Amino acid sequence: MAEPNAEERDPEAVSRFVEGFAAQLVEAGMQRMPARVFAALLASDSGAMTSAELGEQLQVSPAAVSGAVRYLAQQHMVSREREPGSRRERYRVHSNQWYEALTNRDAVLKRWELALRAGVDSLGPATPAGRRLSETLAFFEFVDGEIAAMMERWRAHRETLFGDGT
Amino acid sequence: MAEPNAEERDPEAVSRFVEGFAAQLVEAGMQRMPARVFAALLASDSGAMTSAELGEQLQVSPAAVSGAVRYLAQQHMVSREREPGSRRERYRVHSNQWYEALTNRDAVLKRWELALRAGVDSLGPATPAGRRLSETLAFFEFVDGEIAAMMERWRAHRETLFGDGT
DNA sequence: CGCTTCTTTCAGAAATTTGTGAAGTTAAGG
DNA sequence: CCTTAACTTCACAAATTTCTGAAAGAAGCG
Repeated sequence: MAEPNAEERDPEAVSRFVEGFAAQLVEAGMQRMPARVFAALLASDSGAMTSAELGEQLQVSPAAVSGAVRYLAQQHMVSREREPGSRRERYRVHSNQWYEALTNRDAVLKRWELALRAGVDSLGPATPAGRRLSETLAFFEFVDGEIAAMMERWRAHRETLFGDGT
Repeated sequence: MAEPNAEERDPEAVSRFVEGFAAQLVEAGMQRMPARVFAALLASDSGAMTSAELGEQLQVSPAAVSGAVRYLAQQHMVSREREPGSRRERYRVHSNQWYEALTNRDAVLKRWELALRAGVDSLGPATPAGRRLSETLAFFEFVDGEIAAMMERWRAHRETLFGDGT
């Protein structure tokens, strides 16, 4: 490991992390470009980058950045800021926001639950298959409830780790 | 909704559920064919199907089934059984096993943590980016711990819902 | 042992996804 | 208003992924 220095960022080290972490996100099902953009933002010091900066860091066209950012914003994983002076836009990860968003896979769970309910209904609650689906559904409903509580505990735990992070 | 009857399964209703649920899984990042196979197994009465049955239900070649099943087995989402008599193989979802497996996205978390640690290390723990990555890392470590506890609570909760399901 | 039945592997065709360049749109600043 | 700097959209080319058919590989059964 190189000696990390707060003064100078080694672009290569940054890039290694960005591409490596993005690759993991991709393997978990995220699209490549959003993953790379997100990783780049995570690895930036300010937590925010312009479209141009992202394009240069990742060696991609403005169009690609635009598409990726649109996706990330929809998922609430980044927010857009207009800097007052210019029509230049900055994309930002809020330290917390982002894993809150990751938890917003709630939405995914909700859709799964919907599909399962339809299945139970049409296959019949009393059939073996219906019972299996019911149990699966019950599991997701349970998880839904637990996640909220877990995030609450995380916030508390976070305090003890990092002090009051506004 | 048709009147579900324990005696006769409506193939169309089954198919509707299978394709619908699979679509949701796909949208969440799962590959199409594994998702369809998995959904088909979930919707089967016995919880197990042969390659031929899966092929017919899903209208795909044996090769496609083979590939999907290999993937699902690696993810511990199905298990393979050889029925003693024949060289025919059956693929099964254990009612519990499957969401336990879904929780095995632990493995995913672990890899994320690894990548994040590398990032903290090479960018420097004292840099702003390093601190952001550290916090993210701490979050995942926290979640890791919570998940085990949550599954414990689920098992207990499950008892209260379904009684003792061996 | 060889036949038969099932599964797996593999090369390639088809479909889908992904990223680009170029034109289009919006809004700041003169 | 007009110019200009940015972002976005769109059609298309390239790369990747996905599924198939065919051939090869196991394993029961006669």
